[in-house]
Amino acid sequence: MLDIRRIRQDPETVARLLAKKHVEVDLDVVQRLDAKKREITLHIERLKAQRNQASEEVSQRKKRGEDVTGLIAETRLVGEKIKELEASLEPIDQELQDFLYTVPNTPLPQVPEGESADDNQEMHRFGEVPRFSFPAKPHWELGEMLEIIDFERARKISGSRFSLMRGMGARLNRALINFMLDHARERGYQEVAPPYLVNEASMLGTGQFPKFAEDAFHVVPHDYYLIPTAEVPLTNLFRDEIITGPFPLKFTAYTASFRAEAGAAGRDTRGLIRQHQFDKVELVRFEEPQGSEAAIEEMLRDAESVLEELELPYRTVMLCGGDMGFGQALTYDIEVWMPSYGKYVEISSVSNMTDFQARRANIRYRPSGVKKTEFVHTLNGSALAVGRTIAAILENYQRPNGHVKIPDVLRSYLDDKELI
RNA sequence: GGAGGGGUAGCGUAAUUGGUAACGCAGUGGUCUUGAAAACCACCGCCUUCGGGCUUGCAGGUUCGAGUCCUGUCCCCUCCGCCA
Repeated sequence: MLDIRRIRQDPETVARLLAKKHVEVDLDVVQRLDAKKREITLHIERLKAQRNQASEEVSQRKKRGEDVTGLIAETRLVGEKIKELEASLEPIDQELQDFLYTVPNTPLPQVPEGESADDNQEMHRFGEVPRFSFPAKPHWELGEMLEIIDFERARKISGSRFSLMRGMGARLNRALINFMLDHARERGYQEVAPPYLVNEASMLGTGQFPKFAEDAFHVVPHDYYLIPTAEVPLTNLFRDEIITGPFPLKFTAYTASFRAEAGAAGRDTRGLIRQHQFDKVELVRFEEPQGSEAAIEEMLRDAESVLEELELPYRTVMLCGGDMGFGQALTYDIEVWMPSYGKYVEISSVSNMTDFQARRANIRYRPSGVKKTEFVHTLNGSALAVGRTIAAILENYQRPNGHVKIPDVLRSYLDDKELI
């Protein structure tokens, strides 16, 4: 959520920044509602002051045994007027609130102009793209041949866009989770095992709601939502709290993630790339505002180094305005080389949300030496998406006979085995 | 799921027939001190257009006025049932 005062004071700048995200927002509506709200609120508060004073007087005069029927009747009218005004304020406030919840975050100045992924700015590359002297296979074929991934049975058990892993596949999955969690812990992130089902307030706090409700799985009779990412429970750790630091506060969690993938019909239908359920190790940080720009660089390195240790080729891009998400102020995508796609595929997204989520979720801190509270900055990033990492390992490490070499760094998690 | 009890500042506790949220501890600043402790003083929920407004889990209702009365709801505890 944007600071209403920013819109009030400088709507042109806000509109220009949102235009960079290729979003058009009618800020006149916001300003009109805001002005109306403030006018009515002022009026209500004056009447309340009057009523509070009158009530106090009733109390005093009653103690002295005086007659107060006239004063009470008079004050009743003030109360009725307050009720009237509050009734008129309610729909205005609701409309303003609803509107503000749908306005995206503004991008930081360094975000490149552009409207699609084609306009993203490449930052750097790592590793050599493998060249195979034999016909390389896509990971879904390798996975089925090696009997470590079973798409058909997952379809029977659940439906399309589900998969299951067996034997060395399941072990590789678990090895990656452990490796990634250990890696994050070594870098100072506290491990968390959060709930997978969250309430509506949590989804609103991180920005999934109200705009992207159709992407979430809703557990209807109980009114819970399956988390689309561990970012949701982790960022909501401190919802409605004033945190005392010391900053940065860094957390990591392995969770399954659930996405309806509405609007992705027909895309990435084969393999592990786009599933309704996938495993992911997530990083979340809470920072003082002045620390968030350095923090995202550090966090990017935290994620990139996972791929470097796995010796998987990747490139890092800074997303252009038009390709960025709703709540992000700055986003780096890390894309791993996927031979079956013949291109780099997103495996991690690292973002600075600035104070956007903190305002929605009301997460504040007290800057040292200052009495007033301020909103923290939140950041999040995947380190990494496990299914896509498995796909990348299978494809990049495949041998002519269909077997797959296990990356060195995972061997200790897999009884020192060398091959799958 | 059922029955009972409870939710007041970080923690622990108050508040007359409904009368406008109090106290202790902890914390912060200061005085004193070589320094510290102790003692003493002040501050010690949120917002504010600085007039004031809001705040007893949350949302409503009754009332001039609600921690207190009423309705709904969430959470916690105890017991029972069920359950990995």
